Amino acid sequence: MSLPTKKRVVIIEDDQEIRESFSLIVNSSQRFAVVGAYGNCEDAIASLNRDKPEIVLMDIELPGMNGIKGTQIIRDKSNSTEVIMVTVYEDSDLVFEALKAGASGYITKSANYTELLSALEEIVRGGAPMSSRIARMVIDNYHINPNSPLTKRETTILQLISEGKTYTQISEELFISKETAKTHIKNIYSKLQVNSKSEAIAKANHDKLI
Amino acid sequence: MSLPTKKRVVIIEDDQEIRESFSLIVNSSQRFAVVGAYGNCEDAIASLNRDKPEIVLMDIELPGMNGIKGTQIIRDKSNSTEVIMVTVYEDSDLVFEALKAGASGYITKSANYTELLSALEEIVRGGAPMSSRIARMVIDNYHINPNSPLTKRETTILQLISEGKTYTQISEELFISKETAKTHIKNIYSKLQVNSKSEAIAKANHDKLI
DNA sequence: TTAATAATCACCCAAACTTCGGTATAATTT
DNA sequence: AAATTATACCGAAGTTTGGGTGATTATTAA
Repeated sequence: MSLPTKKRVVIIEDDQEIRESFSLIVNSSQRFAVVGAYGNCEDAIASLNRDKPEIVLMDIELPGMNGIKGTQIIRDKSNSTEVIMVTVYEDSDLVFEALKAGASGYITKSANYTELLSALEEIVRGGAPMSSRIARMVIDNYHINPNSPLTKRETTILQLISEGKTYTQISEELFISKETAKTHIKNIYSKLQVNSKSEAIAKANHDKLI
Repeated sequence: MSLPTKKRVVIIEDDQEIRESFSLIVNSSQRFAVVGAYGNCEDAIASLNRDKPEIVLMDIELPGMNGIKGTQIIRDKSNSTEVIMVTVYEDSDLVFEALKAGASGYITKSANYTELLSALEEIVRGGAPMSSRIARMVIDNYHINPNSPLTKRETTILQLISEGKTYTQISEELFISKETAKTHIKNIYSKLQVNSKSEAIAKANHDKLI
């Protein structure tokens, strides 16, 4: 019988030392093989069709195109390729940008032999490797802000607005008059300092009010 | 010197056998102590001020109030209490509802001795314990749907709509006429089968189009 | 390489909806 | 008692939406 095919891994990392060290670690495994190691996204993307990686280990800070943009492009060109961000930063905004760009994991550069390989294994198993801190960041991102300036009723109405309901629909759903709904919405706008439904939704999402 | 104070744990689980088994496991640890074990949320909430739990292990399916609603109320009354959902289901919608309700972890009932205790340890460390499958669900929830029916331009415009921009602002930002923006938006509405900005945002978020 | 299709841009009009600026009362909470 | 919350109404001004029409520029397929 033949050995199971090794998963094809591409490494994008501008620091040559780290790149080579990661390559050694990945290649040391029976389950993975580095099919490309690049110092920037541009080169990696140019070789994408030849490399056909199942997994990409991606640095964020890179000369030229950064890792977020690179992730976006790679995922756009090859949807089945899974990207794991490997970075020194655990900065909140960067994490979410990377996830939105299509990353499926987020580990730090301090990752040792075991951590790196188990992240790869985790991806293959259909999981999403990430550090405790990142996991918590991601989970907390779902939590509603307990310091909302809105009253219970206003929050309910904002919720309905975010579901795309009109004044009339809101008033019907809550058994209040259209004018009352209007008043509540005016108060919401004034508290959030916005002046349209969409702006209110944007602010509500950003500040986790709903 | 005195021993470090044990973390106060409350268990809410209607199956008496599981409840007692979990209690034994938690109490076996030097770091945790079960201060209350209930078969429903109502009783647990009534005793909340006396129990003052740092951590709640919460079942989802419960007689009376379900675990999602219970989580909401507990988090509302005691914001510093961390809730870990313990359930047989890994159903996508339930997971996200639980997270939105304020849960910080999500493990399955099949959790053994080690898994349960390490989930508790993880919470104390400020992490967010969850299974591979859940982690992946959560991460995938950030990913944009590659099968969007919208063109690139339409997606850009939908993005601006979701940021609360008006027709005028969108046209200025993209250097196109207001009428053109309007045309794009009409096309977006027709593709998404909606007829207002807020509805489009709701659909876009739900279907991960932006 | 042409033909067809998709994407982007632009304008008009009328109807509908939303927003802003007021005013006001009852119920609840502090 | 005072403050907050939830309820309700009016009218004017502004924005959005629906239904058309049509042109120019990619992009794709035959």
